[in-house]
Amino acid sequence: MPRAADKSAKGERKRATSYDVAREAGVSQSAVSRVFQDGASASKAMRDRVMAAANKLGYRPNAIARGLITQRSNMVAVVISKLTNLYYPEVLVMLTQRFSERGVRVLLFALERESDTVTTLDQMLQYRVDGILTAAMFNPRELAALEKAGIPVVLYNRTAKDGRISSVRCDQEEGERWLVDQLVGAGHKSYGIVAGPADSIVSIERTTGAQTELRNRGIDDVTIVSGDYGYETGRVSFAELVEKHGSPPDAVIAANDVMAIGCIDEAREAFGLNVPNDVSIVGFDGVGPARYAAYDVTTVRQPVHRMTESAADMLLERIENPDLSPEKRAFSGIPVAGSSARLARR
Amino acid sequence: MPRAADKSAKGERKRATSYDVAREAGVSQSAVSRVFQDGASASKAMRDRVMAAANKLGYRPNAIARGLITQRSNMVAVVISKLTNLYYPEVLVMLTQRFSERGVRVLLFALERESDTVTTLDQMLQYRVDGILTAAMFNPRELAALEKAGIPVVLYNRTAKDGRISSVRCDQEEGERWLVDQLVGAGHKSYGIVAGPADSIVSIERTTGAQTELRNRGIDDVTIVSGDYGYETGRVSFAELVEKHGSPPDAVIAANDVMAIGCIDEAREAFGLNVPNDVSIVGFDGVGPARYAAYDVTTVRQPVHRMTESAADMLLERIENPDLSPEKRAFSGIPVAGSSARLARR
DNA sequence: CGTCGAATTGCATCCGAATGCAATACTGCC
DNA sequence: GGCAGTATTGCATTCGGATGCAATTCGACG
Repeated sequence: MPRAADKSAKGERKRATSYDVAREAGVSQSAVSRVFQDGASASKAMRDRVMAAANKLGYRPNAIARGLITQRSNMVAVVISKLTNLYYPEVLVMLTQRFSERGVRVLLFALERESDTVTTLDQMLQYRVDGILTAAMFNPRELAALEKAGIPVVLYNRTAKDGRISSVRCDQEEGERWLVDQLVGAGHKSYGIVAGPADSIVSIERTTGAQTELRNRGIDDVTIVSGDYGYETGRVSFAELVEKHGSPPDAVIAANDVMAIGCIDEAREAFGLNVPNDVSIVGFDGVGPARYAAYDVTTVRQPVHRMTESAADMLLERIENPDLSPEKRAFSGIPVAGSSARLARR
Repeated sequence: MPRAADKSAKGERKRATSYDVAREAGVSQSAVSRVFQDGASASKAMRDRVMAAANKLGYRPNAIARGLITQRSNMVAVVISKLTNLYYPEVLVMLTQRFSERGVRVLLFALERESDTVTTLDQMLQYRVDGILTAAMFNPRELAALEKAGIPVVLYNRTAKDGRISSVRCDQEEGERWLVDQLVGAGHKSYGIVAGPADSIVSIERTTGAQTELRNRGIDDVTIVSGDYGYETGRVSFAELVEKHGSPPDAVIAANDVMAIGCIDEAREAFGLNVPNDVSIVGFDGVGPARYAAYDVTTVRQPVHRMTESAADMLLERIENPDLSPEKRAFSGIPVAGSSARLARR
């Protein structure tokens, strides 16, 4: 019977605004605004009155309105492509937490394939993100548009041809060099390479890195097939390698750990081979399953934690100071000598 | 020398607004606004003029400003807790894509532990998200605040005590019942259970589900330990089980696949046991590694695809129509009879 | 060619918070 | 007590697009 005019019947309670709080506290709207800012000038008494009113009304500053006037959305876009690569989930969480600590929210974009970036770009621009951290490659035209719009971009595990874009990456070539050195040093003569999807920069870097080093070491018995980073294609790829090569190669270099695991299973199950006595198999990434006792994959682990922190910080710096020059950081991978391959030393 | 007044020197080009486009096209701002809406009335001629001007200036409607006036941010919050559970990355990508198709953006929040939700809640409210999809539990007070604010919430794989909140979940109890039935039917007498973290609802449901069914089947030789969903604790937990029980139990029921894999490795490596002849081990989730040949885990697979689509759609419906009553959907898991356990039939 | 109704278009206002500037209150000091 | 100097506070305006309403144009038809 009382409170008849209360609109809560329809559950349609309008959220309190700074004006509501101002009226409640008997002060001006600007005062409320100032109380909810860091460096703004407001007396103790004012703070107390306003906070009391705000709590009473359940007031929360509207980040949308704030973003409109300050020209800062405090949101960054994080772009990932399909995660068959088991390794990205960690990246995502670490990034999000890092940004969160710095008061920045993450707008997530998931691409079906690494190539379709068109609508995504449009959306990111519409939402006026302050910066972009991407694990998918944008084409030069898109990158130019972003630069023109003054939106800083940091590439994760890929680099742009022109030097204008900042990036954080794991030095895949160096990692492959280590793997190849170990394998060659241990006397393997014939090699199989399992590449990733054709549009994956990471796969290209790893694969050509391995090929180059093999060539440098004077080895030309190299067979190449490719998969999609998934377990099943790892298995299929191993079979394909055997067929193409005529017999199992001495060593297989997979573009990631998951495919390496697929190769191991196929070698054991379908071909009855002993790993590593009959065939050595190596991967890349250092994901969780690579450590499982049944595989114990020899691999190169990406220093994910340092890489994500570095990437987030680099982006935040450029948001604060847009004139900062581009920077490319390459992190060395961590060699992991597992028992899936015979190695040169140690 | 020409274009001296161009501000592009500092790279500080201001983005074009609807007023700029209007001026360029010689029409009113409202006209521009209408051209960029779906159901608005605008003649062909108007559309063409405006679009031409917009393209020339590289105009993109400002989603922030739009959100302010329409009271719709077109963003939903997706909340996840730490992803040791290998299984969430897929969920995240599927959700994001689903929302994306529907024109809704995803604001990602990653909790360190499932418990700390306070600041997250605050942020979600500040950003005026239209809805919340969470795989972490909010406490009743928080849920009440959200309901009061009129923000629809859908819980992913957990349910609230009071029936007011919508949820989508996999029927963990039913899954555990199947697993236990199979194990009991195959004649296993003593059981070990490896639970997950204490604050994980999912773990609680699975663990008590298994316990209940074991009790119903008249079995009381049950030993319980707990881990954190990770591989390492799977290994440790198996050893603990053996110690607590005095000998390896006939069967081990792990709260997820990753820990089941840890148990398998520990049983084989540390205790020289044959899986499944000496000990049967089952998990839950149906994650990728469970299918690896070395493990081939008997498990219950969550129908992730249907669950995520259902959850996204349910949330979107409630955003469109806030008065829709809460709904709880439970999906049956898909039994996967692997070779890590001796089973009753088939 | 005139008339009526529907489709377009423009005007003015609103969303909610931030901020430059001016007015006012307070502080310390002689 | 008076005064300069600083700290608070309020006023008015701004950000960029959406939308109700009124004005205008267009089309069809008799």
